[in-house]
Amino acid sequence: MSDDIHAADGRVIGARAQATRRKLLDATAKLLTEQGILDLRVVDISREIGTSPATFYHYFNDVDEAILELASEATEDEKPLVDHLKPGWTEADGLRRAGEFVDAYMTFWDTHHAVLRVRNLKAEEGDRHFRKVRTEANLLLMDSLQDMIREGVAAGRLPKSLDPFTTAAAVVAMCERLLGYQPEMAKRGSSKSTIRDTLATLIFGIITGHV
Amino acid sequence: MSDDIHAADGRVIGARAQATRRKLLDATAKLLTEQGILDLRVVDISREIGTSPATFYHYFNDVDEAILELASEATEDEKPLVDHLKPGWTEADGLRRAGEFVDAYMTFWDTHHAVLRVRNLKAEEGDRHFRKVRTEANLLLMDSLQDMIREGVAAGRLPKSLDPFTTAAAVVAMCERLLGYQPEMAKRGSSKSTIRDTLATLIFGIITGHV
DNA sequence: CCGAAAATCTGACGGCCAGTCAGAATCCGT
DNA sequence: ACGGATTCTGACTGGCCGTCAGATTTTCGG
Repeated sequence: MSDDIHAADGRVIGARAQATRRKLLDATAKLLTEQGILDLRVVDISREIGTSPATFYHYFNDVDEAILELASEATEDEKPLVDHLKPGWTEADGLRRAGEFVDAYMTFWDTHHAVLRVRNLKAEEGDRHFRKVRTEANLLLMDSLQDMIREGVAAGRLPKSLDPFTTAAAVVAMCERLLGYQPEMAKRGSSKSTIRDTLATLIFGIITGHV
Repeated sequence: MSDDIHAADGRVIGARAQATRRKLLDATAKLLTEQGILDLRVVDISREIGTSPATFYHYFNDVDEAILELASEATEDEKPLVDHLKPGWTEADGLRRAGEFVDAYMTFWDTHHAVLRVRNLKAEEGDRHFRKVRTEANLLLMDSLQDMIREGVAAGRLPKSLDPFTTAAAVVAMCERLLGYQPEMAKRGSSKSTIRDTLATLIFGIITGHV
C-alpha cells in the first residue's frame, strides 16, 4: 500500500501538484464551513485559490471525493481521543477522566464539524464510502467504550440488558448530536461548560454505572 | 391566524390546487427518501406527478420551503410521543414505559427520517427557519424530560451536576442519532430489538436514576 | 346551458454551474 | 537552453433553476 498522492486519473503527482491539491482541500473545508454543503460550488472552491474549475477536476473526480478525504483526515484527528477511554475509571477519578474526554471531543468537533455533518448525511443517505469512513471513526471510540461497559456489566454495576456494542454507539451518538445542538442551546442558557459537565456526568454514569 | 393554504405568491388556493400542492409535497418526501437531498431536483419532483417545474414554483418559492413544510408536519407526528414522557415512572414500571416511548419514537423516525435529516442539516448550517422548527420539535420532548429529570435530581437519585435542560437534550440527541446508525449497526449484529432494549434501559437510567 | 372571469397550469427561455478536453504554460534534468 | 514531463486552463456542451406570458380548465351569475 503506497502513501503516494494521486490525481483523479490515478497518476502519482509531484510537489507542486501536491501543494495545489492541498490548497483545494483547504478551500473546500473553508467553504463547507462558511456556506454548507448545499451551496458548495466547484467554481467557488477554485476561485478561492485563484485557479479554474478544470484544475479541481484534475485532483478529484467530484466534490464528494474531496470531502471524503477531509473526512478521513478528521478520523486521524479522532484517534488520540481513544487514549481517554481506557478501562479502569474509578468512582473517584472517573468523572474527571470523562470530563477530559469531553474536552478533547469538543475540540475535535469544533475543528471538523462541517465535514462531519456532511459525512454523516452522506452515510445516512447510503453512500458506501462515507459509511465506511464513518463506521471506522466510530469504531475507534466504540471499541474502547465497549470494553469499559463490559467491565461495568461484569461487575454488576450496569444492568445486563445493556448491550455493550449498542451502548457504546449510544454514547458516541449522544456526543455527536448534542454538540450539534450547541448554538441553539446557548440561546436557552445552556453554556458550553454546562454541556461539558452534563455530558461528562452522563458518560461517566453510563459506562461505569457509578452515580 | 388563518389555516388557509397559500401559493408561493401568498394567495389562498382552492381545492384542486390544494390537491396539486399535496401531491408535490408527497413527491418531495418520496424522492428525498429515495435519492437524498443532494440529488433532489425540482424537475424530478414535477415529473413524479406528471407536471412541469413551473407548477412547483407556483406553490413553493424553492425546494427548501417544501421540505420545511414536511418538517413541520413531522413535528405534528412527534407531539403524541410526549404522552409517554409524563413524570411518575417508578422503579417497577419505568423500564416498560421507556420501552414504549422508544417503540413510538422508532416508528416516528422510520416515517420521517429523510426529512428530519435535512431539517437537522439545515438547522446546523444555520438556517433560521429550520432551526426554529427543529427547536420547537425538540422542546416538545425536552419539556417533559426536564420535569422527570428534575424529579430525579430532587429525590437524590440523580447527581446535581446534571443540568436538566442539557440532560433532556442529550436524551433526544441519543435517540435521534442512534437511529441514524441503525443500518450500519445491523451489519454488526445489533438488531432492532437490541437497540430498542438498550435505548430503553439507558433512557430509564438517565431520567430516573434507577438501575 | 352559456360566456366571462377567476383559478390553475405550462412551454419556452436566459442564466449559471458541472464536468470534459485539447492544448498552453511551466518546470526540470542534462 | 533544449526537450520531455508535469501542471494548469480556456472554451465548450449539456442540464437544471427559476421566471413569465399566455394557454387551459374551472367556476359561477344570469
